[in-house]
Amino acid sequence: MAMDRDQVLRDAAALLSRKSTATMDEVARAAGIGRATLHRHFAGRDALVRALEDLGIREFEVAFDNARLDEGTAVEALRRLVAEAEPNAELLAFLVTENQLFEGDEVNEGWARLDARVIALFRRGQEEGDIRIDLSPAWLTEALYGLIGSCAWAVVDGRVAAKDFQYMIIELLLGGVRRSVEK
Amino acid sequence: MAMDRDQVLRDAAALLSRKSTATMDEVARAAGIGRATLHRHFAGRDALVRALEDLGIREFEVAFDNARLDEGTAVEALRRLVAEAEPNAELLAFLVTENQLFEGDEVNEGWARLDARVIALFRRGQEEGDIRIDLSPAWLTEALYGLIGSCAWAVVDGRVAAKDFQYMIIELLLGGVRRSVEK
DNA sequence: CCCGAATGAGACACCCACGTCTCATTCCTG
DNA sequence: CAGGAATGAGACGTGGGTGTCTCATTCGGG
Repeated sequence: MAMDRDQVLRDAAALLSRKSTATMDEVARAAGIGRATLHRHFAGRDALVRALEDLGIREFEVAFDNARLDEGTAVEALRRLVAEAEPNAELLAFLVTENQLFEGDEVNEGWARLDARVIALFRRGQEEGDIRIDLSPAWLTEALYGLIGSCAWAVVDGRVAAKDFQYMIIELLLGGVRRSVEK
Repeated sequence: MAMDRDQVLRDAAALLSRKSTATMDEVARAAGIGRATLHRHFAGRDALVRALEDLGIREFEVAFDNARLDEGTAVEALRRLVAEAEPNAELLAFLVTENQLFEGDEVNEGWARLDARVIALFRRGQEEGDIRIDLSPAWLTEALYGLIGSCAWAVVDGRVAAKDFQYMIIELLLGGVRRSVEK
């Protein structure tokens, strides 16, 4: 039964996150199905990537919901956000680099929705005095994505321990590298 | 005459940094030469990417030299480093994502040399008390690359003003997003 | 148990980019 | 100015991945 289109998608995500040039045949094999069946689910490679994009956006919308970005201070929300994002960090890294390719061809509007939520979070933090105002929310959003992606790769490559994922990102993002003088 | 093999390389870098899937034909056109001539300079696409890798490594080694990573405090050196890296930020972004593809096939050892220098810088900062010790130098190095790459993309996409490049990276990296309480 | 739907394996043609080659033209040098 | 080297344009064959199709097999529901 066509039950596990979603499972196929997740297997594809797992593979493509690590090897973005994987063949349709490799994707099919990774998902434990035949190439023909893969094509029955997704018209072509492009459609597969788009579906992956949708999956990623869905996942992150759920993650954002779970992180309750509106509750507590922005800093607290940010901590929750990173924690919720961790399971899909690799997928994010894949999609971000993949998106560089979609030159003009209408980018999925889901990204704009997600961006808006993160930007709003940073802006709220700025208004409440928790976050510095000399760094634009748009840049902070980009930087957040970048750090999550970088850390995901670093974990895959063994340069960062998986258990340190959240700590490394959050601590760097919140406090920077400089050692506080007065603390 | 084969005068501008280096110029060809830079044109290729400029194009491939933005469109990593560009055709050899597009690369040639971007460099203002014929595809045949391009092949006379670089045996194939692979050789081109390798040459680009060498170029990037060379550029960054020069940048690191100019940044005088051993002088002054680590924080000062970091500022100089980001400033020196700016002209080649896009190239770095391209090479970093491209490197994800070179699965096992011996990665250029130049990266290890560069990494070692940055890691040494962070370690020096930690020993001198300027940089916090709860974030590993390896991660800080990855994060630095990630932020440079992210900011380069953000500039290309118009989400960050080019003139803010250094400031955005350095300020975020040094101080984080949190607004100092006592400042 | 039987029948239909879904699947896997493979064959097949297609397309695009690659790499090679040729040839006329341009450019530099002597 | 003449000759040789380098170049650009294009033709050509090739390979690898894609997308479609067929057919035998398996699976699941009636």
